[in-house]
Parts: sequence; structure tokens; C-alpha cells
Amino acid sequence: MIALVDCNSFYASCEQVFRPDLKGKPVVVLSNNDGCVIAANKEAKALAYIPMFQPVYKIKKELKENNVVCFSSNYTLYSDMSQRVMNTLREFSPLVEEYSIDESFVDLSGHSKSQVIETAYEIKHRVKKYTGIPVGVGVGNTKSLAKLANRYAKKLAENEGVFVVDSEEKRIELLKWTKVKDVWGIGRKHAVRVEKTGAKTAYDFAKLPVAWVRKNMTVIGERLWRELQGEICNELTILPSAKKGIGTAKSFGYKLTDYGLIEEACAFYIAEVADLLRQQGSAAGKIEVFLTTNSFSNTDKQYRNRTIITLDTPSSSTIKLTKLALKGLRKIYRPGYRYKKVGVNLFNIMPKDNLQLGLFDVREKIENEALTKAIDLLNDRYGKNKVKVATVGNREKEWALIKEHRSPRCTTQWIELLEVS
DNA sequence: TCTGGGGTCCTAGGACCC
DNA sequence: TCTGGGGTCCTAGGACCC
Repeated sequence: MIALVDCNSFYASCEQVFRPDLKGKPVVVLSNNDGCVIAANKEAKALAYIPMFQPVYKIKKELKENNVVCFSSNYTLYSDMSQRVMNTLREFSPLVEEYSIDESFVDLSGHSKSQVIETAYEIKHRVKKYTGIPVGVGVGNTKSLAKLANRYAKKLAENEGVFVVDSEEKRIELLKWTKVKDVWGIGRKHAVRVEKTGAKTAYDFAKLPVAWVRKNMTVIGERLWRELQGEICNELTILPSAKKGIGTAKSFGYKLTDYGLIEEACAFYIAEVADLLRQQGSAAGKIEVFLTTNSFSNTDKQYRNRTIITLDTPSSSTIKLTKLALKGLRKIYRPGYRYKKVGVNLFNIMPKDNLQLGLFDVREKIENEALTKAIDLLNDRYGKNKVKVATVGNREKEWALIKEHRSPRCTTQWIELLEVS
């Protein structure tokens, strides 16, 4: 059996762990630039007018009137809390697949039926005790069933956050309760198609002819269909596979017209993604750079463009990648627009040790590598971005994200440690 | 005035090869 | 006048997830 453990309103819960005074109060967490609501605790959800991804400026009044506590997102804190939750889960099984920042699949094979139920409750209890984070636990024969069971566990109060699909009756109960659009793997588009056949619940979906599913929802849909019957199509995997693409793209805190600032942001992002690239021991063969104005605006002139640069030899050197990316940026930049976002993506990622070198690359490669190593070492010791490519500059405040309500990074920075009086 | 960011996988179709 | 069949690789776009 497989358990899916999912943290309740994870970001909001993380904030509340360090603010016990907020118990029982509505709390929301905002996206980058404090733009949208991306997490809400149950008190905030009870105020029905806070749908996720709602732009903050549209509901500012309501947030204030109801004394909803707002936090800017604090990913440093959330990642660290996530690791604490995952480490607790590893006490239950060596096979834990981290599916996202706030959920994991845990292998429970080899347990008897009663042990499974007992373990499910124990997981919930222990994670809360060790980390302060409330979780729901769903268990089933397949990932898809575990996922639906988790949802059922949380949504139906009498399940108390735990639901185990250990019989055919339970499986049918779960599928009949779950609406088509709420099935994991059926999004908006597919939900419409499925509902057109007359199917209303996951149970109805599982009764559709497999050929129809295959034709309309590709092999992914077919796997889901089979998993809902209890047939395993998606195995658990412990090791995170090396990323196929690494990218970053963030909206500026302000609309930018100054090319120099856009260049700084672009170079900054390259440094970030190149760092990730080196951490996984890879090199990239292609860089994409894109630039866009604010598509929501009715008044701004619109422009968006992108360019892809192919490297002669795959590289993970921040210096080399920066040079090429900025060349690309120059190519697509047009003056006279108010830009909203710049982004970079690295593709054609491959392991660094068995690269095919170009005829003239050897010397440059060696030089760059020693330099890059030295920079990484300094930044590890003295803090992120202490040594950087000059283009990055020091004007971050003029383009970086707005975070007006960020909580302290209490678990990763000595200086921001919580004080208890 | 103010609207997130980071991923994965699959398919169809074009270019190219023999 | 008549012009095949089988394959690979790449890319763009679509759909989904958190």
C-alpha cells in the first residue's frame, strides 16, 4: 500500500507554527510581489470570498475588514519546514517519494491491514508533534487512489484527516464521492470532455471504455483510469531525477523601462539557475531568454519576445552563460515599453563529466572551471552572491520583488531566530 | 496603481535519412 | 503516365501538477 501525506494549507501552517498568537485567526500567504493569494488557512477559507489566485488589490478591503493576517511568501522558511516533515516521514519507510514541497508518497508495503491503519494515524500524529504542521493521510493500492483518499480524508470531517482504501467497498465509496473535475490528473479541459459523456464522478469515469480514455486523454489518462481500478501504473521513485530544464522568471517589483536594470535582473537569474545546474552536476546546451510587458494592462503597449541560444559546448559556468544570455537579451530588447518580466531557461541538460568537447574548448573549459569553483566556495562561505558577475550590479532594490510582509526566517538564519520571553 | 512561479509528460508534424 | 516505406530526431503546443 502507498500513503500520500499532504500538509494542510502548508505555507499558512508554516507561518502559524512560529506565531501561536494567530491560532484561530484567518491567515493568508501571498505570491511574489504580494500579488495574489496562494495559500489560506481554514479560517481564511471559511470567508468564502478568498479564492486562490485572487489578486490582492481586488480584495484588500475584505482582508482588512476581517482582520486577515497577510504574509509575503518566505520560501526559505517553507523549504526548511518541508525537509523537517520529509525527515519525519522517513522514519516510517525508507521509500519516500517527495512529490512536491508539501506532499510525499510513503511506501507501506509489507504492512498488514491493521498495521496500515495504525501507521496512517501515527504519521499524522508524529508529523504534527515533531514539526507543528498538520497533515492529511490517504492510503491506497496506487498513487492515484492514495491521492483521492487524501482529499476525501481532509474534506470529510468525520474521516479526521485519514482515509484508507483497503477494500472494494471503500474504493467504490471514494470514487462515487469524488467529482470528475476533482480527480488528480483531470484538469479543466479534460473534465469538460469527460462530463460530456455523462460521467459525473470518478466512479463513472472509471466505467468509461478504456479506448475512449486513451483516444481523448492520451496514455496519461489511460494510466490514471487503470490506477483508479487498483492497477499500479506509476511506481514510487526515491531519487529525484536530474532536472530536464531549469528556469526562473519573476515579475519585477516595478515596471521597467531601463535596459540596464533588466540586464541586471537577467544576469541575477542566470547566476541562480547556473548554481542549481552545478548542484546537480550538469551542464546546459541551450539557453532561452524571454522578455515581456504586462499582458493584463489595457493601456500599456504590448511586446513579448524570446530567443534561444545554442552553445557550442554545454556549460555550467555562470560567466559563460551570462555572456550568452545577455547577448540574447540585447537581441530581443526594444526600447519604449514598460517591461514586467524577464526570464531564463536552461535546456539540453546533460551530466557534466561526459561532455563532448568542441575542438577549441579545452583550454577555456579548464580556466572557467577553476574560477567557477573558487566563486562557489566563496559564496558558500560568505553568503549567496557575495561574488558575482559585474553586470548583476547593486541596484537590486530597483527591480527585485516586493515583499512587505515577510516573516523571519527563524529556522535558517541565526539573526532571525525566534525570541521567547 | 496593483494579477505567481516552477515543473513534467505526451503528441503531432516537419525535417531529414536510407 | 507512373513517384514507397520505414525510421529518427527535434520542436511547438497542449494538458496537467503543485
